Amino acid sequence: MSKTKETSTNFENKQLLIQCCSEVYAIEMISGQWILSILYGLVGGKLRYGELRKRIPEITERMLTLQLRKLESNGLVKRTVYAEVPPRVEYELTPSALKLTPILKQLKDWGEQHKEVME
Amino acid sequence: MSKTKETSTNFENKQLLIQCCSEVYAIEMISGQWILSILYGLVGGKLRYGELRKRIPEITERMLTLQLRKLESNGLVKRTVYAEVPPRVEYELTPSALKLTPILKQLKDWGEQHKEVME
DNA sequence: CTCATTACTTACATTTTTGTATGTACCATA
DNA sequence: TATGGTACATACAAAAATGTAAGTAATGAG
Repeated sequence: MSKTKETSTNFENKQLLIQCCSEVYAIEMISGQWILSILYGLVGGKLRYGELRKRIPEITERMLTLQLRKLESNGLVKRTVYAEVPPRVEYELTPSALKLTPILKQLKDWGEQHKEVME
Repeated sequence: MSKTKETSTNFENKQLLIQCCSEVYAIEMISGQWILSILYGLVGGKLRYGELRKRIPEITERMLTLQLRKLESNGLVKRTVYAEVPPRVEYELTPSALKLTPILKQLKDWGEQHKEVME
């Protein structure tokens, strides 16, 4: 009982943190081993599942699916299923995700500067 | 043997990804449950360990220490130890971390907009 | 000698994330 | 009937992140 309670309290704290603090919220959305690779894969336009997989050779199907679902439920990626056989599913960035890309560019620039400072 | 090799390969892939891709590098630096809370805690100026802890009531000492070490080794926080008893240790943001804060602000703004889009 | 203060460290447990391997549904084609 | 292509799902395992609880070193105050 106390175990369960503590755990749920921790979880609630985390949720609270994510909700109340928009930076945390934003970073939650772009964190995850493969999220950025997928976002960058889709910057050029919509891609099918298999095409995306080819662009990120190291990713496993399981991880690609999981991360795409996360991106979809977070409103960064739109998923379109065509009722065909074999199935065809296309993924594309949402307008909101497109607005995020210049900020990622800045993060990238900062990262490069910071690397030099650090050497 | 094959286990070990695969594991080390995965790790090397991750390291490679972090090294070659500055966005990933940057996001690695700011990801972690408490990293942002700590950065924001220090935006106002240097703080002692105990003061920082008071500003982030939910954090445990272990986590605060771990994350501060990560921030320090990543060059985002400077740690100064005074040879006193009881010990006094002060933490402050590096110039590089200060340059990061406007980008975090943008992430925050994006997060807020995105929340509204999502509701 | 005992206690308080500060900034930790250490051992261990739990939770979350990521990886591996295999299976599935659909139907057209051979 | 068997095979192939596509986009997954599922069970299980390993690794990484986070949490809990307790201990430590140094020394000045009482």
